[in-house]
Amino acid sequence: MAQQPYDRYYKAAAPLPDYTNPEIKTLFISGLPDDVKAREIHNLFRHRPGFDACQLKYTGRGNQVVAFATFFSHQSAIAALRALNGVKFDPDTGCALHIELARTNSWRKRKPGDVSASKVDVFSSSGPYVVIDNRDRNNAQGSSSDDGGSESDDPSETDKQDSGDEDDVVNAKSGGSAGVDGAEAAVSNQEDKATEGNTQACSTLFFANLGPKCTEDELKQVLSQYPGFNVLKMRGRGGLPVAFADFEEIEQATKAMEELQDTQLESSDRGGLHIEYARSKMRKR
DNA sequence: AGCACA
Repeated sequence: MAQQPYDRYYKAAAPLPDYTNPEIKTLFISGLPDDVKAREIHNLFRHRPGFDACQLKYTGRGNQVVAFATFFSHQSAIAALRALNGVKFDPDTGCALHIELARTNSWRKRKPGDVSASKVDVFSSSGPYVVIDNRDRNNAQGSSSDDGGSESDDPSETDKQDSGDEDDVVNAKSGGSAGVDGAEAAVSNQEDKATEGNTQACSTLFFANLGPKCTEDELKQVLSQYPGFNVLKMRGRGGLPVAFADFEEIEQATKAMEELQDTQLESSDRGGLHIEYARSKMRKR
């Protein structure tokens, strides 16, 4: 009851989040509806370049839910932040995602044989995401919670939250290494056939549906995450900007197009990016 | 749907 006023003071007094700390590869996500599923968070980030793993956390404060998403680099974390921050997550309530750099990175896999970690708040190697439920600890009155009294320090229990797998899990690697490079295997055989519209594959991409206040810097920042990215050029075209991005290789352009298609730039006041192969390759200078 | 630079 009396927590709200404290929260407000806290926020006013807290230092601004440090967006420049290159150590941080983890994003903190709030503004989520309380019925959000870990699978939704995973699907939100799984196409982001450099994405590693995520976790959903029931804070135990009412029905508050937050999430963490960890990337392989600070740069890719920033790119995802910029692309997804402010995106309306639930059209019904209109609540928008609020994303910032986390204060500390999420832990990776538990070291074998190390039992020193007291609770479950570590990534287990069993799946793409993890759920941390603090609700019963703080005696949350909220959503039922079929606890059954298992305070489990057993990581194999972590899939109990949503075993409904309409999620297309492509790579079922067990106890393996990172799960990023395997997933693209099925997508990478389109050297010469067009994948978008009826345009022909080209190592230059055409970007449309940009907001009026989209800047060259913003796009550059996103594109520089992609291997082979060369040059960006923006054109005014009577109001709405469009852009051309040149890559070394067609496959690299294709990869960037597929991963960035429909994503929201922070500057955008409309739908997500629309990307096609350009009709002709950017002339070399 | 909107594709420039030479």
